[in-house]
This record gives sequence, C-alpha cells and structure tokens, in this order.
Amino acid sequence: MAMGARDGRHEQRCGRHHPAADLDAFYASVEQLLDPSLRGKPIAVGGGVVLAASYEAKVFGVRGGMPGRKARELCPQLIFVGGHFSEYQRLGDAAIKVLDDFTPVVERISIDEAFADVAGCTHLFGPPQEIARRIRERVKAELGLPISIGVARTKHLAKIASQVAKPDGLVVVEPGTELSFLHDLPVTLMWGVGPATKARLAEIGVETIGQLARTHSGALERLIGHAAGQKLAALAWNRDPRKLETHRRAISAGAQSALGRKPAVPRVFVPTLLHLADRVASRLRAKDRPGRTVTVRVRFADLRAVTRSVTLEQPIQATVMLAEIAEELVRGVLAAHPGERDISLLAISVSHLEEHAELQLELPLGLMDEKRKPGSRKGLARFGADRAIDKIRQRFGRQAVGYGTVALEGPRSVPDGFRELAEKEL
DNA sequence: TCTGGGGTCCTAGGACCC
DNA sequence: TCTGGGGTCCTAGGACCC
Repeated sequence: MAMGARDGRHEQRCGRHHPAADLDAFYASVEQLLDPSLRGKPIAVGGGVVLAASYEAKVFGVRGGMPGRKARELCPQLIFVGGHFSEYQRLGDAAIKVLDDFTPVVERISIDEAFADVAGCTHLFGPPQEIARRIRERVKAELGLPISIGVARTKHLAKIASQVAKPDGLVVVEPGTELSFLHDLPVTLMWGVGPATKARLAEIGVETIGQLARTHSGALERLIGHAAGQKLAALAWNRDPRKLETHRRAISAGAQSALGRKPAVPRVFVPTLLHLADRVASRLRAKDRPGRTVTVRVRFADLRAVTRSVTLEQPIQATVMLAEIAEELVRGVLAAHPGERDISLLAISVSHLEEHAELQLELPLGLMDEKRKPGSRKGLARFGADRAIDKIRQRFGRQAVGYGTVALEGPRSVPDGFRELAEKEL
C-alpha cells in the first residue's frame, strides 16, 4: 500500500478507535432469517458452486467457492438454497445504515463488512465498546442478523479482532494490550497473508505474528518482497498508518465467465466476449467512466492463465468496440499458445478509468483501424445502439434487450444477481 | 474429481524521455 | 560518441481479499 510505505516512518497514535463490523456467514444467515425451518441446519447458498455456507455447514468443512459436489460429499445432509440476492443487498445496506447512525466516518469494504471511526462520537454514545455493543444489539433486534465486531486503535487490529470475535461476538482490544493480543495469533489472520505467503513464512519457521515481528526485516523482504515485507513487519508491531477512506472510487471494472472446458475457437470465444463486453461497457456508460486499458484473461484447460492488455490513446465505453479489442487480444493469446486446444475461462477488464467523462460529444473511439475513428458512420451507429439499449434496459430491465442471445450457461456459472452483488460502485 | 466472480496492489523488465 | 542516472508509462504475471 503506497500510503503505508510513504508515511510509515512514524506511528499513528491519535487515539482513534476503529470498530470493524462483519456480518456472520452473511448470505446463509439471511436465508435462515427468511426461512426459519433452515435455522440450526447446515445450508449452502448456490448450486454448482457454494457461494456461502452457514456455520452449521462450515463445521463439516464446507466453504465458499467450493464445488457443490465436494460440499455434498463433506456434508450429505447439506441443504442447498437458491439465494435471495436483492434481500442480501437490502439487509447489507441496512446494517451499514446502523453504523451511519453513530458516525459519518464509515468505510464499507464489501456488502457485509465495514470499518467505522467513532472517535468523534464517544461524547454522544459512550466509549467504543459501548457503541459496538449497541450496534450489535440493533442489528440483531432490527434486522435479525448476527454481526461480529472488533474494536481497536488501528484498522488492521480491529479487523483481526472481528475475525476472532466470530461468530456473533465482540472483541475489544484495549490500548496497551495490543501486542500481547496480536503476537500469539497465527500469521494467517493478517491482511495480506494468503497461502503463498504462509508457505514462505513457514520455510523460516514463522507461524505466529509474534515470530513475524521478531524476524529480521532484511530477511523478511528477501523472502516476500519489499512492499509486503515492510507492510507485514509494520502490522506485526501494530503500526498501521491507514486512515478510513469513506469514498473510494473503483479503478477498474471487469467481468469473467468460467466455461467448464470449451474448444478455443471463434464460435466459442466471440459470443462470450461480446456478452462480457456488454456487461462491462454498460456499467462504464452508466457512470460515464470510460477506460483506456483493456485486459483479457484466458485460462486454459489446465487452469494456467494468461493475460494480454492494450492501452489506448482514448478511453472507450462502447460495447462492440470493447468486444472487438478483446477479441483481437484473445486471438493474440491463442496464437502464442498454439498447443492449447481448450479454454476454461474468459475475462475482460477495463482500467485507467476516467474520473469524469469528457463532454458527451467525445464519442467512443478506438485506435485499431480507420473504421473506428470518431464521427465515422459506423462509430456513430454503434454509439446510438448502445444508448438505445441502455435506455430500454433502464425501463424494462437488463434482460429486455441485448447483443445476440448468448447466455453464460457454463456448468459452474453463477446467477446474475450474485454477480451484481460483487460489483463495486464505479 | 481441477474453484466462481469482482476487485486491489505489487513486481520486474523494457521503452522512452530528460 | 559513450556512460550513467532518474522518472514515468506500459505489459505480464502473481498474490490476495471479499
């Protein structure tokens, strides 16, 4: 994190308090709320793939992202439920609203997770732990959902405390007790330590945060890189300079589709890319945030993935133009890997997003050939087609009209409602 | 038996400019 | 002409998070 690296020379000890709040097994909890007969039972949201598992299911080892079949093997009595996506959005928003009632300084991390800074409102509501208690009480009483909260002086520690508090708990790390709390915990609880870093740290015998804290910084950086080494060393001593960021804009937008296993031929990838481009470009247009860099990702049958990207001189947000650029990139990937006959996933992402779109007169344009220059008959026609489709969808919904008839019907494909939940606000 | 989908950040090499 | 240094942008790949 750039800011941490720049400002890391001094500690941030300003007496701030950061509750981190995290709704427990969120989607599954909502399903158990909506259908009381599911309470106390192992359930999984999803089908082909588990999108979320209840605590009763987690006991059996069922996890999000797991193939449905594997989950059923682990837990034969597992109940699969379809998923009430609009309810997740509504209840997630409502929980955040409870935080908003205490302080305006709220940083939402995802649909079910947020940080709050309550330093400015303790005179109204009491000490942080009291505020956290009331938040939990209200979410339980008004929404019927369990929520875990960690309270600490830094974001990182509050986040860890909220993990320790699960399920349905509250953990307060009193000032002065931070290091003794932190140093006995496993490194895997830290932000930024995933499977790869865990394995590397294990090579030098580091398994707890305390052991990490006592590791020579040079050795650490050689092991996991400069930025990660600096960051983890700082966090291990509870030096976390990050402030809450209440308004973060997205820096990229993308869409992907797992295909199972399909031949790498135009008949397969052209319509899929058009559908993905449509998803991405319509989001960009809705917020008028065209982007200059287009990246595609192709995953082969053996799960090895390759990316190709191009940065244009002018930002784009037109569906067909994005699709055509993506197509050229994918053809480049396939040409470079002639031995690969099957693909298992395609993705499109657009980055270098404009902060604010230029004047509407700035028509979408690409650089790959003449026909895409602005003002050309074809460019204008496409621009008009996008606008028309956007308008129809505004009135009648996204299914009402579209390019071609491609449904992303891969065996592991996920409902549109779930995709939309994961989309970050542009 | 091969993990879905939407994101962010970091690294390292090369191009290019001053 | 040769050598060296710094900064920025681009590309490809990796790791991680929810």
